[in-house]
Amino acid sequence: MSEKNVLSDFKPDGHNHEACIDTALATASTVCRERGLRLTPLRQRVLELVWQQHMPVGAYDLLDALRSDGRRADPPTVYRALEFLLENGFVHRIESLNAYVGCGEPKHAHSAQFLICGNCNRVAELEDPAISQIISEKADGLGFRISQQTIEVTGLCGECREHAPA
Amino acid sequence: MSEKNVLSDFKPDGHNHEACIDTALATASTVCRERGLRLTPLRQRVLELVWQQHMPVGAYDLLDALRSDGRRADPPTVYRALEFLLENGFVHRIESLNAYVGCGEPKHAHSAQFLICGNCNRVAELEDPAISQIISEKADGLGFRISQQTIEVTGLCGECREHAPA
DNA sequence: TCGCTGATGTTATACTATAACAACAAGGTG
DNA sequence: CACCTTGTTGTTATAGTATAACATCAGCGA
Repeated sequence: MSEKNVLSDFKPDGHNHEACIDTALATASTVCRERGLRLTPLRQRVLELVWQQHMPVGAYDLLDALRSDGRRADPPTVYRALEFLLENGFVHRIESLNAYVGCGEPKHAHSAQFLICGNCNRVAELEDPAISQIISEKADGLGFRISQQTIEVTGLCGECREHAPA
Repeated sequence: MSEKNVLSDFKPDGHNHEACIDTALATASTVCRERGLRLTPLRQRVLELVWQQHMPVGAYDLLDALRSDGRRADPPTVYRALEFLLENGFVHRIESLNAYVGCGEPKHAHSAQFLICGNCNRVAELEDPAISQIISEKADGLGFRISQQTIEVTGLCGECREHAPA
């Protein structure tokens, strides 16, 4: 039961990361086709860059990467691509880091929770109804109508906890 | 029971806001005396400015306000004051807004949750153990050791929901 | 072909935050 | 009192994040 609500766990160093990227791009392609969205080469490339690691990446890092591609790029280029990817659920924004991370489950809208390791910077994405629901209940009790939940938890992932104890 | 975990509810327009400010400043003064912290005039003034409304305020708004006082001020002035106030629990930072809000209960460290009205911008601060605990449990289950929780919920407060329905 | 729409290019600027060093104030110690 | 230490504030400069505004271009349907 413990894994059921984990959309994306902390990935070990040795995992097949090419597969992660491929899956993310394939899913995005499928979803865009289904919804009539245009996954342009730029948007696809930015999504691929976001998925280069399982950790949040800053907009200006993406910008540098686009320039490394040889492409002329300025801030609006990457921010507009991110806007598209955010709106359609392909990436999430980590507010506490001003950074962006690939979404582990872009096929449906969801309220996610993030565990962010302060040591290795990797991120796990949860979609735990119990968390969302209790927050919704408390908000309801105060007459508050929720439109968005931002839940970001920082700390140490299991691996880093072992290597950097106490 | 519904009010028990609310450190600071949405304040109606007509409330005695002078009392809010006075209480916040008096509490800060007491806490600083107890802990051997120096609540300098600058820090006290920044805290007072943060408490001018029950909504998050940006660092540069505080900077402008300090300048309106006739004080010479530059960004580090306000950021250092905020750093002191944050470290010692007198204000909270709202990550999703890059803004700061007075803490409703600075006498003890706590993990707070914020409800942020997107219409009137007012903020309610909760300290709900049920929310903290369920997140802690889920994190524990993944081997994650929490150091900080950022929980910011945006939506419409009860009052705005009535006036701007649907 | 024309005109519409959405995407991208391009320039400029706004907003948020910190680094680094100087000056100063207060308290302790010789 | 002189001196030093520590913490706070002053000051200049710069880093980092994001958007406004307008130009251009590509694709598609009338």
